[in-house]
Amino acid sequence: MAQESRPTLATVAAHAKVSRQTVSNVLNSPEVVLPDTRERVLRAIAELDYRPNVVARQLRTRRSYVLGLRMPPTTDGISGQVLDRFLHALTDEAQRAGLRVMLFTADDDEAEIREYENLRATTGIDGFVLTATHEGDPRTRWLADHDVPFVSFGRPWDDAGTGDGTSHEHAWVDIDGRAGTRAATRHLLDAGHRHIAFLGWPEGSGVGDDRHAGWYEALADAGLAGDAVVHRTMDDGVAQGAAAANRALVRDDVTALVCVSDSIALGALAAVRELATSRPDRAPVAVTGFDDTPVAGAVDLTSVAQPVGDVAARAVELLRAQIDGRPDAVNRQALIEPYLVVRGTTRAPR
Amino acid sequence: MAQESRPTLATVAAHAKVSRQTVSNVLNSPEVVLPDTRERVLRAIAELDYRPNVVARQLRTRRSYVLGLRMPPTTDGISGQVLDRFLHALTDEAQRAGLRVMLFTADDDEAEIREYENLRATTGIDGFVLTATHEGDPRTRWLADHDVPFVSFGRPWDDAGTGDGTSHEHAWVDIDGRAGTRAATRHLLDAGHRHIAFLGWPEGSGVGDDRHAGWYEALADAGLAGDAVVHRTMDDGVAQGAAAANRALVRDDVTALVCVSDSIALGALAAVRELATSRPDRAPVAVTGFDDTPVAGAVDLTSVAQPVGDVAARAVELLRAQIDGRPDAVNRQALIEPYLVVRGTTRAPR
DNA sequence: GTGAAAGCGCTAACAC
DNA sequence: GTGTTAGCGCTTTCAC
Repeated sequence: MAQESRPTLATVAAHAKVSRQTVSNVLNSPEVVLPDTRERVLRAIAELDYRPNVVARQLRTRRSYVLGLRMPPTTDGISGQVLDRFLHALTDEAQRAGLRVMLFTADDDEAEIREYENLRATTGIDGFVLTATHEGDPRTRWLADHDVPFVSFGRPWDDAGTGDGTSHEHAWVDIDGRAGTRAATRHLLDAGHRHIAFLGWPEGSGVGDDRHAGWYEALADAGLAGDAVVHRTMDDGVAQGAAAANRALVRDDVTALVCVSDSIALGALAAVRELATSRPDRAPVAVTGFDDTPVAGAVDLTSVAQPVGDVAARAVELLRAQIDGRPDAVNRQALIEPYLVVRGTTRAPR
Repeated sequence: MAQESRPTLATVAAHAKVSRQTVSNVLNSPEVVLPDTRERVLRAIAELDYRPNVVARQLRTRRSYVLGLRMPPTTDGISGQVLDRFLHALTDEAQRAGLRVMLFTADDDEAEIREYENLRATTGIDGFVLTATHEGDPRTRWLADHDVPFVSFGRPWDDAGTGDGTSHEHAWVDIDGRAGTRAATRHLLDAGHRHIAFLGWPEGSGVGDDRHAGWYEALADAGLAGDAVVHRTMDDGVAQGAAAANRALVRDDVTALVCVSDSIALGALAAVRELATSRPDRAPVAVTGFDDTPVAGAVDLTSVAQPVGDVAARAVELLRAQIDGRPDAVNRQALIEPYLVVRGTTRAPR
């Protein structure tokens, strides 16, 4: 009812006794119109509760201020939660910056690219936010080749120099996973642990290797590299975490486990708990996770938290700069430091 | 680069040697144009890789086929996860039905309403999807009053008859929580449990009371109403779940706990585990949760799963019907039956 | 500084 | 059945 017939520029112009153009100017280049007229126009706008029709504007300017985001595939795992939190934050930050987020789905990278093409040809989407970049990701190349503004949550994982040599730079924001596990490991070292195992994913995943590196670095810095510590890899999942923990805990001197994810850590925790009942004599084993998912809080697990809010803010910034055509906005990136949330699983037992 | 200058209707028309209108007809009312011409036009469309500009169409038709959804506030709890899964499913279903989902944020219901107004006046959003309806929800009233198509995930919780008497109907889809806890309780009864406590939220939340009712019903059906069973209420959360479980387990005959949420169940599980070590003589206690969040799978917790995919499909259907102006689409609702996922916490111990 | 004219790409209405 | 005309609401260009 209320929207039966909204006022247009013409309505406002008539009301303020100026031309449509002047009203448009008041809105888009206020400095160009005399304070007096401007005042009058603004009053008319307020009185009529006029709001510009963004669709019409979009048709004219070819700018929508809408971002496209492929709904991250439902991992249904525990860690998939991080992307959901990111989406929350992104929506927030985008809105603050005058942008909107539009969702779409696609089954794989190729379908996603087809959808980019479709959305660009069809709607006026101004740019895209990618999540979960991985090695050999074809999406960034396509977007770069087609001059589409975009930013990825996740750095490019391809080895520079190897491959087809056509590597390209692009705007990205990522969490410094290495710094995260480094912090976790240092925390354990500070607490007196000397034999700290790492439970990780199989080698080859950029994210996993990055987190692994942080653990190794911290140990190396402490002069504990290599000799005394073990590390196992497997797929993500609670059961796998338990299995890996059991393998690591075969050695009696291992007193701490740095895990590549909260899922793994959850499994490790179960293994540790079992060990505590079966072998009460053994020293208590500390555990850290990664992602600080709600479960971590629930089971009192120390974990590395990803400040997705910061990631989202930077992502929006980088994207907005590209949309506005600000130069040198394309090749900018931000690596954001995660922080450790210390909980019960790494506190000394009473 | 590729999008430098996309073909328009006119391009296609020239190419196929017909008028723009005919091309438009081929796209929107194919049956009205001669097969021959249609063929020619379609060929031209394919050759030029023409795709209609939805913005222009939208300006003309006043239809965007875009749905607005307020990003559910980050509950950061374990159960908040359900809404995220719903969002995934909704995006999927919407896309399948030719609709898109656009996100926005708002701090509270009033802000959300302001955003409705803004989005309606400004962009061409066709309808909204609400989540987490609650008692005294002002949003549905506003939308209904303004003839805006919408559907809510969550039924209206206001008591019919009480209040201001201006109750209104609207399209909604919801999970039958009562059926869920009923199924969980029956499952436990079938397994031989006779004293089954319910761990719930404080009275007064529609969702919580609904789930409570299912548990009670199942017990009543079994002739076990009232006398032998306890039930406690508190806020949602793992710690609260543990506390409530401890209170319930004071009675030695209680052998099963039906929980209003996975968070509560997680706490209950911890309490049960503790009890098992401190009092090995006591009968093992079964536990069920609600929502079937990833944690449930991780800790092998039997839980009631919400088929959010079905919810999303029905929601899109109801919304699409309203947008298309199909009559009697406004007052339609769907109550969807959840299902029980049986896991270790309700299987007889070896 | 302000106004008039043109046009973004499309579809609704009406000729033919 | 097909083509022509008009216009959705806005901004860009160019007179004045």
